Amino acid sequence: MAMRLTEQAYLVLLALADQPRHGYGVVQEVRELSGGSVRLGAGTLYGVLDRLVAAGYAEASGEVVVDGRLRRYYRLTPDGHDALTAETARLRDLARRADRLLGGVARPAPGIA
Amino acid sequence: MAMRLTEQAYLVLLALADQPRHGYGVVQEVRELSGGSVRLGAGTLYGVLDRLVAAGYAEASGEVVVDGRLRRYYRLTPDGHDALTAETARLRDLARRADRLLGGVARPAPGIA
DNA sequence: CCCGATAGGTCGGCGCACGATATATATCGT
DNA sequence: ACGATATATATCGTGCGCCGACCTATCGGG
Repeated sequence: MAMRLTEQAYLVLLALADQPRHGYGVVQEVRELSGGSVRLGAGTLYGVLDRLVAAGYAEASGEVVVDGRLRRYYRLTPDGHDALTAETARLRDLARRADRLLGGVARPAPGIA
Repeated sequence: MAMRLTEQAYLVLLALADQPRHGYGVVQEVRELSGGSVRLGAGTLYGVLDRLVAAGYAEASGEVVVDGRLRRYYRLTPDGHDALTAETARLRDLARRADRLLGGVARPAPGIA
């Protein structure tokens, strides 16, 4: 498996991290998580979701009817959680490197190389 | 302008952050910056580079012949530096949120909300 | 009664990523 | 001497993901 995680896919995984959510809920959570900058369209959402399910990172978690409207829930699989953790670590490292490159005035670095 | 930065485009910008580099040098720096996980192919590189130049984020910086081989250098523009800074901040925030979601067992958080 | 929000989903276009390919020189191993 | 690998540029075709447009349906408010 080991699919390549795009940022959208990553955000969807992240939205499912704390609790199962239905499609529309994922869209809202991603919007919040990204500080409002990433607004998932329907096409993006279901495409990403299908790929995540195919990769074994997410799975359907049941359907509930609330106020006459169907809610189809998705949850993270253990593999999905692993992928999310790994990708988060990668992101954290990258952000740290970038901060060092931008903030640091390129000091000679005698000890670390 | 304000083009949408893909991860590849972001990494190229980041590779140009500390000093101008030629195409092949960018490929190598991106590989290092990403911990070896992102290997830019030729097609990706020049596509990204063209888009960055078109967006005003990078520009050609001169050509040098070393060992009979031409090196075409690119450098960051002020706009490119701004975009890089902004995108880095966005990434840092995202990584922080993700860490909180994954590591934190959802503590009530009395002070911060 | 219509509109916006909530909730599900499909479809087609567009743009980006990426490998394949081409060209050319220098180096290193055999 | 030769082929492989690394350096260095660039183009092209394809595949796939992103995203808006669109469709159906329910509920609440104006």
